Amino acid sequence: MAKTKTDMREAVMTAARATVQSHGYNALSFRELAKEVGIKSASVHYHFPTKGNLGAALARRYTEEGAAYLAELLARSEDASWCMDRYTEIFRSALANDNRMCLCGIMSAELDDLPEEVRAEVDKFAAMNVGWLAKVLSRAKPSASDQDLREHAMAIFAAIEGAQLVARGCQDIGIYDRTIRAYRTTGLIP
Amino acid sequence: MAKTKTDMREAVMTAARATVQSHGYNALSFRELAKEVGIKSASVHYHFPTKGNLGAALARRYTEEGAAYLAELLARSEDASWCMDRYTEIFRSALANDNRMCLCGIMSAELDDLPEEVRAEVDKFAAMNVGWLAKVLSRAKPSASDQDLREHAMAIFAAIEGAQLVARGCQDIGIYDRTIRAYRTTGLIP
DNA sequence: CCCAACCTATCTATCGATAGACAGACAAAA
DNA sequence: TTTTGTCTGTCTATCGATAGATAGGTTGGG
Repeated sequence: MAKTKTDMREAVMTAARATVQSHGYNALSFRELAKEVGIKSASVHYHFPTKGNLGAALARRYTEEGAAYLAELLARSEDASWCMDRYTEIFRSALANDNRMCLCGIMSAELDDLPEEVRAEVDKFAAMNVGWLAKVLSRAKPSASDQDLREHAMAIFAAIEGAQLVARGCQDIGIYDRTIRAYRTTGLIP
Repeated sequence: MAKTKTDMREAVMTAARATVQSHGYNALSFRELAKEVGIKSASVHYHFPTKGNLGAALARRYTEEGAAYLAELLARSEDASWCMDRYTEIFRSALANDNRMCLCGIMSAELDDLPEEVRAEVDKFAAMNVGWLAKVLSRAKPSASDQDLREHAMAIFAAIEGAQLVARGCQDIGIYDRTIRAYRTTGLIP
């Protein structure tokens, strides 16, 4: 069973995603990527004409997969607290997995080096997360205005990204755990 | 009035700091840096033998200056809320100034590409901030344990770094403002 | 036979780093 | 005072590595 074009695209994207989450968009190299999946760099260009194209595809896929998983959570339980536990666990597992970061979080830090097409996808990821969080929050406080819900949701998203960033910087996942706990204690996270 | 060795070191560090806060450590180039301060890249190596040496010097200086400013705040007012206002304003002004980030925040995202000497300085910056925040918090809740204070302090630090990261990613300083406001509403920030 | 998928080979640009030269400052020796 | 020697800061030139990207050739399954 030979590799189809789609298979190869998938393999490249998987390897690329791991690299970006560990080392950032700038560290993404066509040569290294090619070596990892067993082809040559020119062939990677065959699948993804430019680096910006690859980066945008990565971010888009990342957002899509995240959205699918989150939708599943939302369908499975009415409990806001349970949903938030699963949510914080997503970011935790990235750290636990070789000190990786949220793909869009690490890309945000490299914003000025990103092609416009990648930047747009980073924005979409944030918007998707805020939208989901606002939905979860609306269950916990049904009386709040949409405006308030969105602001609260944005605050939670930013706080979690920050906890991940700082914990990663200190190479100490315990920092993430304690910080999330403090978020719950103060009531930022329901 | 000719430039002294110290003057040149200062000029290089100033330019380098601006570059890192805007584009990250990886984007720091001896050639670009040299061009900005009007010398050649070899001369930059005269002042800073290696890139790691320069990066570590930058982060150390950044922490020192920050610590000095924060100490001044602590001496000027007993009011925790006022101190926190000034604190969040520091990170806000970085964003307002050409969408820059906290030097150590952006370096945290590039952690795997940092020489060990730079990594150590990034850790120190976080520790310094948490220490100061814990001191401010101890004024607002004198009965809390040191352990609780430090965890709360870490949560605030991470949340603010995250707000900056996300606002930068969306290129919208309003996101930072609204997020900080939400932090206060929930009581995360006193 | 064709064309999708991959290849070889190469281009230009940039990176951090080093070697070695040179001009000016300055201090000690004559 | 003049000369001599050393130190400082910068320069030019270059190294090997690596980056993204491209042109054009090879190959194998439908």
